[in-house]
Amino acid sequence: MDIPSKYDAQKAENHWYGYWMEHKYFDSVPDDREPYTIVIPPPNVTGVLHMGHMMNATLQDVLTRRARLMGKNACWVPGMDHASIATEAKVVAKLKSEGIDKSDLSREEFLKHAWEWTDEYGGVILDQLKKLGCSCDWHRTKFTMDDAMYKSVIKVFVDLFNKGLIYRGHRMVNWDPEAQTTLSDEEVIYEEKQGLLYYLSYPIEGSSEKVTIATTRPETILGDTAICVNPHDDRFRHLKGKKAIVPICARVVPIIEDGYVDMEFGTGCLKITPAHDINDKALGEKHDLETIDIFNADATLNSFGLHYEGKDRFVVRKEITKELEEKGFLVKTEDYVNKVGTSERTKAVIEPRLSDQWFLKMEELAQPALKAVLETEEVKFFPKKFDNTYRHWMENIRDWNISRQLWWGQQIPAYYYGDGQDDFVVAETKEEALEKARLKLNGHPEPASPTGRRPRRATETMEDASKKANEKRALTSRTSAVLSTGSVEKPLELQDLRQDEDALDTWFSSWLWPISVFNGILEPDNKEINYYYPTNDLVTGPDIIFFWVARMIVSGYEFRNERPFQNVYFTGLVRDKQRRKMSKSLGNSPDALKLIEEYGADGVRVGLLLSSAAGNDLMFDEDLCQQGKNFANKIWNGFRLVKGWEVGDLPQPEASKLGIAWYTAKFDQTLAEIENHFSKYRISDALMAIYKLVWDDYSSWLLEIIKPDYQKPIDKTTYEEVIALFEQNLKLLHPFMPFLTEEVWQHIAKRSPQEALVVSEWPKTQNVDADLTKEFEFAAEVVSGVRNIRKEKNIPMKEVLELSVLDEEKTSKKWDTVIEKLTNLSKITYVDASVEGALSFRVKSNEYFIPVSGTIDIEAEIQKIEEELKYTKGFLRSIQKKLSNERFVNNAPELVIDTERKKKADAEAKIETLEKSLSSLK
RNA sequence: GGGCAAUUAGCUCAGUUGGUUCAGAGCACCUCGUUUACACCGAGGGGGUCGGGGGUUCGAAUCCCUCAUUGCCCACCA
Repeated sequence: MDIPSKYDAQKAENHWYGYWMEHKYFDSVPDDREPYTIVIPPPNVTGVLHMGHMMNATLQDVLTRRARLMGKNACWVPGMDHASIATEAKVVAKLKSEGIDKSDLSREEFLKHAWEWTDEYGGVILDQLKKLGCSCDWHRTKFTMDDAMYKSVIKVFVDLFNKGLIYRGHRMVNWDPEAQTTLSDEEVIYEEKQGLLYYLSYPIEGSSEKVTIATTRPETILGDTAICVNPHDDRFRHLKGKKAIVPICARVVPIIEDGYVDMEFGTGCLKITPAHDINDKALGEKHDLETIDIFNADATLNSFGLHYEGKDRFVVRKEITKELEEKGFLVKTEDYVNKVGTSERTKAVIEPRLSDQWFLKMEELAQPALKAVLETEEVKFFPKKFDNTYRHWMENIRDWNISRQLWWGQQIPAYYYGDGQDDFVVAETKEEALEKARLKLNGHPEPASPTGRRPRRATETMEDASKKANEKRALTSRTSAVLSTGSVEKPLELQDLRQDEDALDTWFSSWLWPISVFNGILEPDNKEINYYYPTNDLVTGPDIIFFWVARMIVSGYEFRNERPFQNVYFTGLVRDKQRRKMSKSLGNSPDALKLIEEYGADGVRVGLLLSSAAGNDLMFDEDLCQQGKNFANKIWNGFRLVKGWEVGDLPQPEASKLGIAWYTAKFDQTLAEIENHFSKYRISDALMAIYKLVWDDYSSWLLEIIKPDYQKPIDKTTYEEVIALFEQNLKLLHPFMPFLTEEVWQHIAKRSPQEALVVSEWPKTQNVDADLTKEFEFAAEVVSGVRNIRKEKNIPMKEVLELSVLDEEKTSKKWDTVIEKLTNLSKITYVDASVEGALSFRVKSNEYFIPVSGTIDIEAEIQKIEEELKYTKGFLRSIQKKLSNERFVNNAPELVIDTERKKKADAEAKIETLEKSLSSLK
């Protein structure tokens, strides 16, 4: 035989991927077939393939390939995300290593570097997905910064602005001082950190008295604008209306009262720093306090930091503590664990900071999306438990801060023509902006003048306005103030417009992904979007359920008036054996490509899928890939055996005929199970069902049944039938193990490109011949019985045995030929009484005897039977007890009672058999 | 602090409406085997008080209460 005994994965993988690509099997264009669409969760352009991607991609490929086999027009759209903050951080770091500082570059220069970086390093991950076998339509590869994608984002921004859903607000946001940008709440990770609680004493104005407050951040006292106590706190009642003096900066601040203060915590006395704490800000607004921002953008202190100006906040924390101590303001410190917000990307400690940002009102937008998941189930989550998480977030949704102080991303299409708070317009192009600006200034689109208004600090009024707008969802009127001002100096021209410097949050482009990849924003009625949208399945991690999934559902209803996808399959996180999350910093993530090299892409795919029940974390273990590789080899050898047979002009043996019939039934039965698993997205279970079918039923049972004698030919009928069944197996296996199955498929017969496995036909479910599978199960038990006797008595397989049967069960004799072949029997004899001097075993109430040469250990036989008898009697007693319980008989359904009666009868028959053999032995 | 989920064999997990097939699967483990596809294999085997306790029921891994442990999400009292 010239077929090697081991499957060479690498060779097959390179060859067949090329072949598939060459024949464009993965390409999709709209046609008459039913579409099946998946859009990939676009990996970061900065990313490298890790185990999470591998699992996610494998699942998508399984679904896509299966859909393709089912005759659907399968379209898996790949792509990448520009990941503004992560990419910008990498580009900045790279430039820095080359001695270039971002601040020395113009926006255009920086973006040029970013694009160069993208062209050089981007897309690596997509090439790696090809190694895994992913059947994406690569011609459709999209990037969120592509021209059309970019324009889609801008168009959507303008649209939402015109609907009054986007507003500009001066708000407290999460500030990443390292990246010098805003983060959304979702991008902030709270970590427990060991810190100190500082007790500081503040003198009371015009008194020798002092008041002690507790803080974790002593450096922020320079921004204090009040001291707050609980109005019910008797300890501080006498301080009402007095003022305190902030140490070091000697600012005189009011002592206010508010129920917000927890009397139990610390000293019951709270310092208020409205610029640097979200709660303090709220109190500041309520009590009309001054807001003093003491930080620069990089979290060094500004001029309010006095002699600490220019120093980093953490340096200042140390130094100011020392100064406070020296000057007698520090009462004591205590160890204190508090949760500190850090940036998901840069790990920098987040600073709450007031700044001008753009926001998207979410409450109303969220309504259809909420309904779609929880009421109408137009969008279904697998597993369903994520419905709750979704509900909670959606019902408490906050406005989305969509601006980022970054350059890498879609630049916010707001154009300022003056210094006033309202002196801007939002438009898709600068030209349009000019028109709008002129209109806004003059009431007509003719040239007019920019205003000479002074800059105005953002205040609460802006927010109040937006709150009202939020309620009414009315377009905020911003024009009234502008028209009346300014003297005509020169007409407003293009160069007078300044575009907002900020870029949009990355997720503000990815939330359009299922629409924008088909250009459904720019051309809402194009052929592609009409055909492919809504997509079918989304496979992603639960960690981005808010970032991405929820927002896509929102945008789907807002911009298409339709769900973006029907089903969302949430994968688990890939963890290592110690249950640690796989991460680069821990170094516990294996090199994906090395794994593929070692175990083969199919092996890795199987390994990943085998224990990845939806929503459960996957404890990744290389042993699983080994199991996958072993399975590949098993299939390979199953093929090798059959292929090695010589076909002769012979009649079909009865055993082969039966074996084929049984396996056909078993296949149909398993196929039904597999379909059921797929319908519930239980991909792992589907694979396991096929695994057992192929390994146990096909290889261990069927092939052994039909295997011709050594070096003898096989009859043509059996050969052709078993090949046909094997081909059916390959079809079921293909989505999971595409390379191996295609390789074997093409080895079996010469195939034209149209006949490739990748585009063959998924088997259809049939009615299952349940009698056949039941009969076989009985026969298989007899086979096991004989094998057990051989094992116990050390009788080699080579030695031919005889089997006698006391057939109480009246079994079908047709299986005898199968039993004989699998256990090397000369013949099966039917007898009326126990056979003496034979070893015996029982299946149900049948008793089987094997005469053996030499003496039989009668005592051992008796003991064996007595043990079986004891067990069966115990079993019978429990059933009798149940059946004699009147309440059981009266209350239980008829079916259950019948079953118990049947069990009773079976047990009684078995006991009779056992007792008979016992007496004959004695 | 609030919410959700989980706890079943050494490991990873199934177990749908309480009742046939309810105590299962895969891996690992043990024994035997150079049988002519595969040792990346074959045949056979052991292994669980279903987290603890209580309750409902004729009957509970399954429903209820309670405790314990673990994980996740949300909130962020200085």
